[in-house]
Amino acid sequence: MIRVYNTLSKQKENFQPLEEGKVGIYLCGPTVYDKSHIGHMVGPIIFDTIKRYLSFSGMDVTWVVNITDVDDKLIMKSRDRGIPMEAIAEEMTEDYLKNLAALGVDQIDQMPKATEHMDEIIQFTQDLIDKGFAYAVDGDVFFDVAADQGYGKLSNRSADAAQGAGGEAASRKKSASDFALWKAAKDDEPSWDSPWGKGRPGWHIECSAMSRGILGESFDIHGGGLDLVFPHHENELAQSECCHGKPMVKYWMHNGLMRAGDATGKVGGRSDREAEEQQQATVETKISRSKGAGGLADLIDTHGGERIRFFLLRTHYRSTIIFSEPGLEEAGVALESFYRLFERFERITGTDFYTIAPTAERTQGEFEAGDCEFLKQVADHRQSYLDHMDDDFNTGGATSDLFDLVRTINRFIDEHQLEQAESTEAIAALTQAVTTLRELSAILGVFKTPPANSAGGDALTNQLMELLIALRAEARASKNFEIADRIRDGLAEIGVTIEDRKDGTGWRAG
RNA sequence: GGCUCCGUGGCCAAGUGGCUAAGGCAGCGGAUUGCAAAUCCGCCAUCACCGGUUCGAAUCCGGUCGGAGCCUCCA
Repeated sequence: MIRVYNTLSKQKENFQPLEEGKVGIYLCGPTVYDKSHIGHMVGPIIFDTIKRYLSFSGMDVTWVVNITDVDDKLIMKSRDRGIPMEAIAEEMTEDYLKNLAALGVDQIDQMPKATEHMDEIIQFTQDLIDKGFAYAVDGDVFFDVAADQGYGKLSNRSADAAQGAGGEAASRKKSASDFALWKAAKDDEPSWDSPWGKGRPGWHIECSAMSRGILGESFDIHGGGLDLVFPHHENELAQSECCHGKPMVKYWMHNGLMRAGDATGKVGGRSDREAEEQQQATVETKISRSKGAGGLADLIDTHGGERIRFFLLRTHYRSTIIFSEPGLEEAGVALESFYRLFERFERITGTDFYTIAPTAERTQGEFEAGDCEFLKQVADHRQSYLDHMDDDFNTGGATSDLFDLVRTINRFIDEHQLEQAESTEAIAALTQAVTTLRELSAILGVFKTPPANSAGGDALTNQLMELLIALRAEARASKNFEIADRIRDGLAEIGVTIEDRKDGTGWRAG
């Protein structure tokens, strides 16, 4: 049974979709007024993984991520740069999609844009007015928080504690906590015709309208960053439930936010607190666009999407992730042991790991271990992995099972000396174990394709290396270790590592 | 001030009542190697602090200290 932490009930609940076997997920996506930063990728990566796991568990999942392409900040940006709002939205959406692709997020089914659903947004607003939950004033439309009995239940605050934005609209609101469903257009602002005059949607209404349009009045999972609980999701929930008179979402899921560590990555040390106090005060900062964080494209360039994805998935999605370059580097080192095993497997069996088809469903990947102690261990690791994932998508625990699996497989190869000896039976078991690793890692969305600079280079490099390795082998054969070591040390200086394995000599760059 | 959350080995990070507290990185010792690299084996924590509940707590309750988020745009 899959268990999910629900922000609404503040506890883990058994996951039971509204309709057996079908799951609807809505994740709040970006407002496309600027380039995305790494913090924006946490939600998409975890929900991409969640969808994979639910699909793997036999469910038919529809995952929606919205794009907010009309908003005050977008309008300001448009003025600053002197180009139309749509142009900015288009540019930033493209940037967002590119980043998602680089990080292996490819499970999204629909990405609706607010500007393409204006009719539904206006209709939704009208419905709320008709039902007495909203009122129009001078071209603005506000949600009447006082009319909603349940207001505040998601973020656990009373309506009057939830003081909304003051600003210039405050004078027209009945109550300070009322929020805008529709904003009257000023001057040359982008606008759409509505029953209340020209204007644009408020921040929350698009999600209520688009989720209803695609997933229905009630759906299973609504996700987003923890910072969206209030006011965004609280208001969405209020709009939808007042409009429909039934629960909007069964499980509200919120991912933790990311913070930036300092340059050394040493963050939050517990000893020598006094000595470090001074610098600690400035070490951790929230990552946000308004504070100028950025450079996601650079991060992807230098580290690669897989490393970033793996780094994020090693922490539970509800925890705060402290981002640091050294942390990413470490994730890269950890990934190496997987890549080496894949190469080792290919040398033994001739099968390219990346061509193995991942198992589509969890029951298909089960196997009979018989009296094979090795396969029993593999089955145990697989079960542990599934248990971790069942428990609120504990990807951090699940990755540790992957490492266990790698060690178990390497040990098996060593014990049976599979690199030298032929053993059909052992190789069959090995293949089964590696296929399991393929199955489980595919759920996390990693190891889909070989890493960028894996073994091998261009034709010329390969030929030169072959020659050098042959020369070194001759030197070693005649016990001329001075020459052999000069070759190896010289290569090390230019970043090439030589490995003398039992089955031959290999090399790798970097 | 109100509402949430967190504090596990040098660093990162699972575990939320009960076998010897996962896993990764770093380090140390060993096997292997001509020497290395890779791989394998072994070593390295009583869970911020204090008190309480319990046969039994890192895990529950209270307090103290420290840190974070939201309450204003934010994934």
